[in-house]
Amino acid sequence: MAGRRSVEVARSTRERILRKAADIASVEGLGGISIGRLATDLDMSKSGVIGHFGSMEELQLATIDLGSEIFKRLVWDPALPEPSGRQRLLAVCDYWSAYSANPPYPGGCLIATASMELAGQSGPVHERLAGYLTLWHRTLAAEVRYGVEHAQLAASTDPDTVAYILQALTSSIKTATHLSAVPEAADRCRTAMRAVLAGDGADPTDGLR
Amino acid sequence: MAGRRSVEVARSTRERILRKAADIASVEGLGGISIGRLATDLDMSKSGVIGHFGSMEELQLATIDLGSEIFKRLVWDPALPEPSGRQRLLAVCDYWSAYSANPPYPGGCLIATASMELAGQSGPVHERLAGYLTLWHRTLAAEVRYGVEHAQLAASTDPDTVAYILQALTSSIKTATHLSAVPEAADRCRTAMRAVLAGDGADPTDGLR
DNA sequence: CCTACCGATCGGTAGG
DNA sequence: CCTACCGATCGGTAGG
Repeated sequence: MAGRRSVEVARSTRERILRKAADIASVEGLGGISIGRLATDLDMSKSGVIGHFGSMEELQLATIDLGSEIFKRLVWDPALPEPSGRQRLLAVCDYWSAYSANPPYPGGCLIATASMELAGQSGPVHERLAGYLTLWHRTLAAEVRYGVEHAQLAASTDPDTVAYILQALTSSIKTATHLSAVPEAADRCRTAMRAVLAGDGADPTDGLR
Repeated sequence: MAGRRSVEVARSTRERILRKAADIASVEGLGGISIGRLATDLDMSKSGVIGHFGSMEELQLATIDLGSEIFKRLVWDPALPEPSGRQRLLAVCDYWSAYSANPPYPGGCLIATASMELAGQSGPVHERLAGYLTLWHRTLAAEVRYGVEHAQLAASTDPDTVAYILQALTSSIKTATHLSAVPEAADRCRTAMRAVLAGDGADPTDGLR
């Protein structure tokens, strides 16, 4: 009825606000989000915007949550049908580099931008992001470990190092493409990722050359 | 005399302002710099701060210049005595990873932070940073090319890909250390870098595994 | 969800 | 280099 409908409307307004906040943050960082600007862009009042969250900090936390959900949906979920280990990792790399090269935000991956911005700061927003990134690193490392244990990757492979390398290669696509005049960054990333996961019995830290 | 002395004083004040601006930007990005905050931190008036630069944009440009100078002094200059090619690249990687793991700023490498922040934006500050990064990428790639031409690195090596990989590995030290609970990031970066430049005749994109 | 408002801070300038 | 000031915008609240 009326109550149900208004709850639904409120939820969709909240989502509209968060999508806009994520778009802004992808370009200028979470610090670029402002209540007044969101209100102007969305044709709302400032109190209408912040009323959904209570404070700027809560809005930033919700933006991080949305960014994490979108990342999971576009990079991890579609790779899940693949068998565990090397094959799943190869699929993750494909979806991940495609996501980074053609991001669902105007300014590139929101998580990558926020990571560099929040790395040196402290507080709840830092902690929230750190939780997601630590989880992702462990997910990747666990997948590598599975590959090693099932002889899909060389026994000398260090799961944490490979997870680190994959993360580094993807998060540099944004800066390389837009700042270092390296438009082919996404291709180079994919080449390097597949070399790391070549699985021809060589040690993964051979694959980078 | 008095004139000379005042010029010198002004220059040293300008440098104090820029050092502080660089420290702030390394933590919060160039957007975190504010004239009022610099004035408070340095016990000056706001007009005393901005008078040295004319505008916020000029202050940010000067901060980028300082960051580039510091990077060159700590990473490139000390590697120059090494012979061109693979040996010089190995030295660059040592200085670079040490600089990234133990940066001369409270918030990590200023250039890395500003790169992610400015990648999606446009304007003079973006252009200034892009110039430095493009130059650095070309410097690295040229050094790799020299190594290939002198049989220090495998003939199949792609200089641009190797330059991309080295840049990616170092710029992720900051986020991995502070957000992904990977305190050994600097070691992993160095391991991967040396693998890329192993020079044992294998293709560099073998080195990553 | 709105209007109307709060104190604080923003970049920048005038005048000295 | 300073004080004093400008209009604009910040996050947030009161009251409806």
